[in-house]
Amino acid sequence: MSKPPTIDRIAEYQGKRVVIRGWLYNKRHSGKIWFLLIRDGTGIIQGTVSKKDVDEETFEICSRVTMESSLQIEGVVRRDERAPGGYEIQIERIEIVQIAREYPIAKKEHGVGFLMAHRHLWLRSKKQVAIARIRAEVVRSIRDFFDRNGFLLVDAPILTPTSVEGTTTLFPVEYFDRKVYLTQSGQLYNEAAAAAFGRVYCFGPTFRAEKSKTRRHLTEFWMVEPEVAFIDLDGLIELAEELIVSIVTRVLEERRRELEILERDLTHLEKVKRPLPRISYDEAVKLVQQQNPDFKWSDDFGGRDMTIISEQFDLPFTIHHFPVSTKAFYMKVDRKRAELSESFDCYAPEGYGEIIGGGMREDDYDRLLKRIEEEGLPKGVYDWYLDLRRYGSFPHGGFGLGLERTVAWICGIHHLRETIAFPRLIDHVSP
RNA sequence: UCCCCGGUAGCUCAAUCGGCAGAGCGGGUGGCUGUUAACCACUAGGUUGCAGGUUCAAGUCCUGCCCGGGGAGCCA
Repeated sequence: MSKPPTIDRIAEYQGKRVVIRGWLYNKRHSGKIWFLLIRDGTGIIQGTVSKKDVDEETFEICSRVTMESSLQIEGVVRRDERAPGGYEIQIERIEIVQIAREYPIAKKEHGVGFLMAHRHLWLRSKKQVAIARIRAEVVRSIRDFFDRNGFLLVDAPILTPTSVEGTTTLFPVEYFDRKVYLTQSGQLYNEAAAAAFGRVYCFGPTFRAEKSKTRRHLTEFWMVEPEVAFIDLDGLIELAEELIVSIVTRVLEERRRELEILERDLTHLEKVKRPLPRISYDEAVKLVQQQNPDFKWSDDFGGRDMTIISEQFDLPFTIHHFPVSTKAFYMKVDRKRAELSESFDCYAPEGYGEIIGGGMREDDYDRLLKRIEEEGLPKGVYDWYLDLRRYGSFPHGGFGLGLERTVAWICGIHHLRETIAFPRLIDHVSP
């Protein structure tokens, strides 16, 4: 398929006549010369229209055309230091597709509420385009990483009969004459797939009906979840670290321009190489207790505690061996210290918080059954899950990486809502 | 679910002690042959979130409601 000229590759067309289809990003004029800034989704380029070079109608179109009008321009690409980006198009012909009505989003600052209400238009702005491209690059690098390392993509169902972890709130869905739920994790299914294929991963949307109202939460978000047979906790953490390094390296290689548009400080990202720091829950508790004496062993880290810990690191870091009481029923109990689980979380630096949660899965039938009973979970729905421990049980584990949190950290974006095209929040489902 | 902050022009905000509702941007008109969120001049634009109350007088004070933002818990 031959590609038409696009603005990101405009340098290849220097001295040549091109046709660009797109939208008017901005315009300026100075008497007898117009500067039209045109965007086509791949970039923005300045077009010049001189009164002496074009017919009267073309020149007149410039004064009529409004911001975000759709149009087609034809002209010759020239190198010019005065143009933003170093190239411009000397326009000879303009064809209007549609004159846009007064565009709601101005070139000045806007409040978040207003922008969220106009998310469908906000997506056109420079920063939002850059974030979307980085997100796509992160997705691509994740898929490449697993595909290269012998993992099979086995996607888990979206509609599930019950909770994976029993605790978190689920979105109910009418399913013919019964009720099912939107998935909150593909993990249990991944474990079945791991027994069939060895190394697997799923990558799709997940849903949490938690009434969280913070910049770190969406009700609908994307998660990649690998699950590996015959691995141990060390191997699992190593896999998580390699994944993080691989994502960051790829974005630095392929999306440097977008990171610059976002004014991301690259020194933080360029340091992301193995070995990455790891500390045990025991050690983390000691750190926290220095500044928060009320913190008890077996507590989960709150926002303030997490800040205390993360100030110690300027790289992504791992905390491992959490108390059994803080983790889900399926986490494997440490055979040497029964109060600990073989679990770990990875945190992004710079205050971005948890991006990965995972661990080894309980592979002993009796222990798992006991945990299900202890948690008061309905035993019937886990029959098939227990089967995995009846028929060739095997040491295995996995983790989930939150896509939006990872993208927010890499982009240096404050709020998760900008890392997905159409975010779903507790009080926001439109557009 | 709880705590905090806010709602004034299309947008972002100002309005002193309760005393004539304003600016910038955006829109419109005109000017300028190299602009960079261009600039300059003129111009139009208001149920001050809603309902009630206090007062000679309410954007401002009081009560209730609605909407938005930020944070906590929980988590990726």
